[in-house]
Amino acid sequence: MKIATWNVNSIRVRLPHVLAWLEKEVPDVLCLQELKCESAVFPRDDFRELGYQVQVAGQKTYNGVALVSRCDAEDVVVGMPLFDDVQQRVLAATFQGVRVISVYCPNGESLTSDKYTYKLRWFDALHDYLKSALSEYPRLVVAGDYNIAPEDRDVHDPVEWAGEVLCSLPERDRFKALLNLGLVDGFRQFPQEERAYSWWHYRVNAFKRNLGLRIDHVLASTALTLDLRQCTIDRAPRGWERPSDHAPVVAEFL
DNA sequence: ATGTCTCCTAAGAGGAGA
Repeated sequence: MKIATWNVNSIRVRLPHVLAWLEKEVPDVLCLQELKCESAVFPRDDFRELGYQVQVAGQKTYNGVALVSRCDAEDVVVGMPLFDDVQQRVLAATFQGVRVISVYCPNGESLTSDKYTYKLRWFDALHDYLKSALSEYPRLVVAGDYNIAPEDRDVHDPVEWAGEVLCSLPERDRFKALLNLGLVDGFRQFPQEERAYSWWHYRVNAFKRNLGLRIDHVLASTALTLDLRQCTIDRAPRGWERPSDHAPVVAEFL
């Protein structure tokens, strides 16, 4: 089972990229983030023509997550039931016995921003939500844009980014707390090239110079990690014309 | 180095968010 995640930064703008990528990579489930469109106007028909079903939690202008799949989605849950939030950032469903959650974690803006305190509160809520999800679904994947670079090796210039948003200690502690629940960073289960990132700023030719961060992650429960065969970042779409600033992350399970 | 991209409001640029 091939499960991928991709922050597309507007599904309407990125639709040709996403469709082309689906045809090429043929994942079983694709978690999408930053749709920036309401559920009612999500381009479902284009996906249906490729044989994909779509579950959407969208909203106008900001945020928005989806689950695109070749098989039926069961037990679809929008958001975190115990965390009231107008921002659409979480969507869960079960595919062939595997629980998959698409997450678009808050960016935080800066350490002094109200958005940063919201980010930390949001991660505390995610921690509790995933704790209960793990007890209900031992075979669990949580994939998305975490907006956290877990370690210095996930940052192109750890000195420049030290203590900044996406890299700060409170954020990294929250990420570790998720792993402590019994989740595994799929990417780090395998030998990887150095300087492997999933996001590059649009500015300063960041992609060509590989000035990036690894902030998109596929976390898997320990039980499911036994079946994990590969986890890679597909840099190719980031080099296409008018790209998202994020690259897809792909995990292959038995 | 306020640099790039997307979307909104509202009628032309400018702000928000990332």
